[in-house]
Amino acid sequence: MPELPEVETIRSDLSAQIVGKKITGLIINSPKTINRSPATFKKDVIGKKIISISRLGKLLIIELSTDTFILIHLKMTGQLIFRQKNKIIPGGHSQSGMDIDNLPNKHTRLIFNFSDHSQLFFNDLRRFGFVKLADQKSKDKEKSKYGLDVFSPEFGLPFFKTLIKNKKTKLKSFLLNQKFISGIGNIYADEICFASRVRPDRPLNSLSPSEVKKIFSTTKKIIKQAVAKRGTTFNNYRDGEGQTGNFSHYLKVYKKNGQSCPRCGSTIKRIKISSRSTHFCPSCQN
DNA sequence: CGGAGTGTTAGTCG
DNA sequence: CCGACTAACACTCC
Repeated sequence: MPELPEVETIRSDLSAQIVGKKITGLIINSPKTINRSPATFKKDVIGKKIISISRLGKLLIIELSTDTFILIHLKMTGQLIFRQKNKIIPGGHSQSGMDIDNLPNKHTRLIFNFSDHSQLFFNDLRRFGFVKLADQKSKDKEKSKYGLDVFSPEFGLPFFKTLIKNKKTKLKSFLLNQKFISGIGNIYADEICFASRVRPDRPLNSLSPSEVKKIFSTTKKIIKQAVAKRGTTFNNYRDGEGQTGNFSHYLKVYKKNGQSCPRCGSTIKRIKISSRSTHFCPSCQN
């Protein structure tokens, strides 16, 4: 699930809760989630303080004191859930089988304990996600695998045009490729194509300059809106103020196959593009 | 019960 | 460089 808007929601919520706290304990239920032996991982993390949490695309970067970083990728089903006394702040995909009121549960892979007795749970049903220990150097190396974040100041139209130039990839495959732009996943790729009125299977070299411009501006717009709504899949989200947010009410085509297009009324179609489900309107996307 | 489908990504092969 | 396909894993849904 989590794409840029969801990960950003998690990042900011989590920042408010754990920055400044000291890690006093770590429980590792799933050694294959981490990139060290459990003993080494614990030794390098316990006793350190959380300095900051940043993000590149869908990758979370937790900075600890003294040249130590924890890189977290939630992949399909990862969740980070913060718990302190009666306060539970879930970040991630809510689905059955992931009972956040009853922690730890069978999908809990890691538990961080903090000095004030609050806890951070890393849950991951399918175990695709990772929690990696890194120093500055390996952190930078990991980051270099990703293209510019959609919110990066350098991500402007000239940059976007350069990326598109000389490629004949299908538009959607391009938007999904994290090497080019980081943060866009299956849901927002479909929504961006729809908002741009361009078919997701259009080869990049067939796009007109005005279409490229439109795709660029809608990319920023859709992702920005989704962040403002706290992402798409926070159905069970709640915090101390009872705040909720859900971009799913604003989806126009994603999983809407068979339904009528909100723009022109014809029927939304589902196809596969690089083996990903893809939803679009064959009538008003050209 | 069997089979298809699922928000991510890395890797292989042609 | 490109797309097609598979695997990683564990569920839900029909």
